[in-house]
Amino acid sequence: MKLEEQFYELSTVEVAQKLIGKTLIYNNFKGIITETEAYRGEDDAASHAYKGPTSRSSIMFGPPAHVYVYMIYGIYYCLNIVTEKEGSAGAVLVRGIMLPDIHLNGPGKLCRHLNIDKKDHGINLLSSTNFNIINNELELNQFNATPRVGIKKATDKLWRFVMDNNLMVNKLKKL
DNA sequence: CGCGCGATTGTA
DNA sequence: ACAATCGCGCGT
Repeated sequence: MKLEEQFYELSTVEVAQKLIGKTLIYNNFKGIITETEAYRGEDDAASHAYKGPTSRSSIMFGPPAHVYVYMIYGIYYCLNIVTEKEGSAGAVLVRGIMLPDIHLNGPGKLCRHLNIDKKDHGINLLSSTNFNIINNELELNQFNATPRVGIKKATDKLWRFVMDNNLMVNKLKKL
């Protein structure tokens, strides 16, 4: 069943951890989230929200369960899910999902393959019919925590979460 | 209003 | 190691 608002209201790090193993549905695509990163607010130097709300980051201060899509390096899009209650900044970067036929590792590749771009920015997962995240019956929250990728600040934080390799194999069999 | 750079990726 | 490529954010 679809994840509810209370799930996305949790702390950003907790949401990032708990999204591992959840099922993401986007139009005709259905895959299991295998990798995420947590980005917080003014206390997280690596976050877009670090310097407060701007035209780009204001959505991170808005209500949870909304889609935040931004362009990176002029070429790729990255998919994020806004977390925490309105006024408290946070978002989870979805870095990897496993589809029945391919494992997409990397936020740019993921968006390119699913055709996620600016048109999806601002979508509310709670009310959308073609963009959802749901609990599956294979619930297994096991992951490794590592530093976040591609950042130069706050590299001490272990806020990247990757599904355990063995679990990936098992889930792939059941897809 | 101009300019430097980035939560990336594929190629050399 | 580096190019591709553009919108954002900050300084002027």
